[in-house]
Parts: sequence; structure tokens; C-alpha cells
Amino acid sequence: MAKDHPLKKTTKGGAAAGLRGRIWIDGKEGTFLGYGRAILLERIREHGSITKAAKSMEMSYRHAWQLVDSMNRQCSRPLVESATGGKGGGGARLTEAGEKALMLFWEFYADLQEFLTREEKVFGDTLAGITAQTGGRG
Amino acid sequence: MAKDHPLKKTTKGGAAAGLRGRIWIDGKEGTFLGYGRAILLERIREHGSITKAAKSMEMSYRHAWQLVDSMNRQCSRPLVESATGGKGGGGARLTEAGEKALMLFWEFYADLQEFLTREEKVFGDTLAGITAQTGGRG
DNA sequence: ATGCGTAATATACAACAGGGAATAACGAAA
DNA sequence: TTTCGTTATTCCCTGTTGTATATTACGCAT
Repeated sequence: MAKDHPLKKTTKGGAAAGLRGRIWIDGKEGTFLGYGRAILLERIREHGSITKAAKSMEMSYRHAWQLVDSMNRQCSRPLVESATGGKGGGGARLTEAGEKALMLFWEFYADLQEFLTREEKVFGDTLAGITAQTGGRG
Repeated sequence: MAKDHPLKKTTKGGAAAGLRGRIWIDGKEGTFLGYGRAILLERIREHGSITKAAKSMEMSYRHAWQLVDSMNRQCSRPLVESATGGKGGGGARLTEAGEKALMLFWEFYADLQEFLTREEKVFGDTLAGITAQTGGRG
């Protein structure tokens, strides 16, 4: 559960070297949407609550709330709408703008994966020659 | 001097939203080469010394040395060769492997910039609609 | 042998991000 | 009115990261 995020730089097994990349959508205050925030939004949609969403990804409520707040502050229409009190104590839901932002990010993200795969093919050999130069001709 | 690195997430002026990306070459221990390390290597080549390279980019010698050490530990042929003592007290120089790695990284980096520009064109409108939804119909 | 400027290394210190816990506000339902 | 679970907010603690500083090793030049 959220243990081998693409964000963690493990490279535990397999090839010695590889290419890694990360993307963000920037807003007025800096990061607007990145991988972690995108996952958080999905969990909010799934659980209908910031608390549960945070727990589901082993994140503190404090941090989750700060991220949601940061995202909402950076666009005219909030990505997440929340209600305090009421049935179940309240909750949070993804708005239409949230859905759109999420969709855009995942497309961007998919393009990055494609990009990285392409680059791996281009640089793979040269890369191997640098990190594990066994038979090279200096 | 090294004040508005591409790494800093400033977005101080201009457009409200934009796409940002970052890349790394991974090795056995995690990050092998990234933007900061690449700059460091270039400064070492330029100054012939880790000390001066570090100073030139407002980085502590300790940190610079750790980065160099990390890079050298992750490839068979070290990227940086250093000598202690001697004329000028010693120094450090970029090896052939270092030059190759640097060249590879900058190509990778240039491809990323191209990728980001392309993505900006694709998502620009949708993005503006999310962060500054003025005339939307929702 | 001494001086010099660097590499290499250890220790202490500061800054910052994030976690944990505590608390108040809230509003539907019982 | 009381209960309940969540949002919203605050304070403190901790781990990590990097800076600052001090010390030693080194080897050429004088």
C-alpha cells in the first residue's frame, strides 16, 4: 500500500542504471498538482473524506489538508469541496474542476512515461557503457 | 549567479500556470546524475577544484564532496579524479567518463525541455480553463 | 624542513518539512 | 439536547538535509 510509489528512488533490483522523471503543474504559489496530490485527489473521491483519504495513503491529515488547501487556493474553482458537520460528520468531494485537473494530469503523466521509455531506448546503451564499463575502449 | 535555477519553483511573474519537469539518471544507490550534479561537474571542470566549484555555486564543500563521492561510487570508472597535495594543493578534474555522462545528461535534459514545450502546447488551453476559469459554463 | 592550498573527514548547528496529538467548530440524526 | 465523525487549526516533536567549522593528510615548491 503506497510503498513503492514511482516517487521513491529505490531501484532495488534489476538494472544498475535507469532514467527517472517527474512532472508538476505549477500555479501561482509553486506546485499546483503533482503525482502525490493527484493520488490524494483520487483517494478523496474514493472515500469522500480527507481523513480517510489521508489514512489510506499513510499521510497525516494535517499534510493532506495543507495540500488540498494549496490546490484550492491556486485555482478559481476549488478542486475539492468540503463540508463540516452533518451526516457522518461532514466530508469532502471532488468537484468538476477537480475531475478535469486530474484527467489533465494523468494524460501529462502518461506522456511522461512514454517519453521516458523512448529515452531509455535512445540512451540505454551509452548509459550502460558509463555505469558498467566492462569492455570499453578508453 | 545560480539564483534562478530551473529547479527552484518560482513562477514569479507571467502566466499563472505552467508545466514543470525534472529528470534524473538513477544508479544502484538512487540518484546518479541530475541537474544539480551536472552543474557541479561542469564547475569542477571549469575550476579544477571541488572547493572552488562548490564556492562558485554557493554550495558547501561537504555537500559537493558527497555528491562527487556518490557519483563515483555508482560507476566503474569515476567521473571525477582528485589529487591531494602537490602543486596548488591538489585538485579535481573531470574524467572521460565524466564528460560522457555529462553529455548524455544534457541531451536527456534537452529532450525534456522539448517534451515540456510540446506538452504546454497540447494542454495550455485546458490548463488555463482550470486555473483561471473566467467564462466557463459549469 | 616549511609553507601552501587542496582533499578528506568529523562534529556541531540551523532550517525546514512533515508527523502526532490536542482542540474547537460544525450540523445532521437520534 | 446529546451524540458522532469530520473539517479546520494549533502546538510540539522528530528526522532529514545542508551549512559552518575545525582538523588531518597530502605532496609539490621554496
